Amino acid sequence: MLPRSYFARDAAELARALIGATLLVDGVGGVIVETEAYEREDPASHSFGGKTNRNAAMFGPAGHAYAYRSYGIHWCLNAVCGRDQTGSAVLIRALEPRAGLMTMRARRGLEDVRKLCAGPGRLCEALAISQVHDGLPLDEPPFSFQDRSTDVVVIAGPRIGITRATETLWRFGLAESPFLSRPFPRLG
DNA sequence: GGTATGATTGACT
DNA sequence: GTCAATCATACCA
Repeated sequence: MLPRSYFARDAAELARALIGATLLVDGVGGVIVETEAYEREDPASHSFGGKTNRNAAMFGPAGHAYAYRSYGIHWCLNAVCGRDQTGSAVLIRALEPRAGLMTMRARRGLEDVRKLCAGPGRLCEALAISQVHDGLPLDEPPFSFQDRSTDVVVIAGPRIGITRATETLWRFGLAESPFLSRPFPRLG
């Protein structure tokens, strides 16, 4: 189980480190295969404009959750990071489903394992993440993070769905994973 | 008070 | 490839 102090580092560094780690919520989840980094001095970040009611958790201590509603429909889960509560977080974008497959299938109304957690909104539906998780510590139930046990090949690319700072390569993924929300652009 | 926008997804041409 | 769903937030008057 990763302690909350593990999250007290730069967003891009944590986003890369979390690839291959295991995330469970109430025992349901899998291996993190895709993340994105967001920081205060980042025009694409929710924290860019300063602290508001919605992003308050981003400005709280590292190692806590920041959950927000996207497009009025979906939920997205972030791990708050950074060393001095400056508004950094890592968006968890995709999981390789490992635990609670039937529960996730039921919640998603879907059979295809590849699409069960392939996207921030999809994995939140599969893990039943919502408003109630906003601000909760990540090293206590219902959350559980476990470090990866083997080396992995991590690839980077531009973040998805943003209109600003699109040149920053702060999306990270597990190479060759079939569980990514979208493929990474080929290098070169 | 009104209106435009979005760290998305699923359905459809 | 395009587009609507749906609503909290942000921004302007």
